[in-house]
Amino acid sequence: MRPLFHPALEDIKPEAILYALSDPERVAIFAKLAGAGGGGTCSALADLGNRVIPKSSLSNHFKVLRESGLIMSERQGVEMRNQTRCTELDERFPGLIRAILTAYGQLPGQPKAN
Amino acid sequence: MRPLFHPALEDIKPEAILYALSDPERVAIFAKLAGAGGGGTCSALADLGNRVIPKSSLSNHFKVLRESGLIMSERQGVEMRNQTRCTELDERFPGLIRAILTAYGQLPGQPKAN
DNA sequence: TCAACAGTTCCGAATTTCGGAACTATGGAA
DNA sequence: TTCCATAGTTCCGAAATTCGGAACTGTTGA
Repeated sequence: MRPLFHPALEDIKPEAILYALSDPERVAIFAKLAGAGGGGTCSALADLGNRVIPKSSLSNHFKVLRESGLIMSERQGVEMRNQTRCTELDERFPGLIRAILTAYGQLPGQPKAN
Repeated sequence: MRPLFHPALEDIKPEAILYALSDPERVAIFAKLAGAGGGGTCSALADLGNRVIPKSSLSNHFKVLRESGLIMSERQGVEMRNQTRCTELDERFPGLIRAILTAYGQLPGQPKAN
């Protein structure tokens, strides 16, 4: 297993962010992670209610989120702890993440807009 | 040529917006249109400096922008007049478009962030 | 040493994107 | 009218991407 790649803050590309968050499943995962404060594991974040996401797809979702710069993942024992990079991101792209989550109606503790 | 489809405001999906704007070429076109006030034609918006975009790709870009709800297109004589739906969009997804254009450093009259 | 678990990688099938060539619609000129 | 030029769309095959099952890797606990 090669080490996980995380882009440096200044290397994060807006197109990668938008692409990553143009998939509702990934948004749901990311929003859940943003809401859940601490680091959720992959499988804990996987339950989106409506569908069983195959492990490999899930792994790929996390990879896309990670490599776009949206999350940080770190192995801790047998599982993976994930956390958002929201604070950093907001410095680089002010208001972006919040506006996106709001658009999806996924901002923690907010009524669904969609 | 079938008539052009434009989604109603309430049918616009955030995922479609993000997907459409996850392509730098489309962003460049959209930003140019947003900057250029009035309705630019397809070919007028096509010149992004760095690359000759094939007509068919260009047509497809406009289709993606149109069907995601980002722009309105209307035939006027031999050409196509396009305009952004920024005002409507900002009502439905407050701050979203601006945050995205800012992230790309494409907000009219702003230094490049990327 | 082994089994179980969390997640990754591999790889073939299905889907999507890209772009050249042919086509369509409109307006102006002869 | 007919013909031509212009602006854009559609078609369709090739290339690239995505999806997901199966096999694999790394870690912990028995």
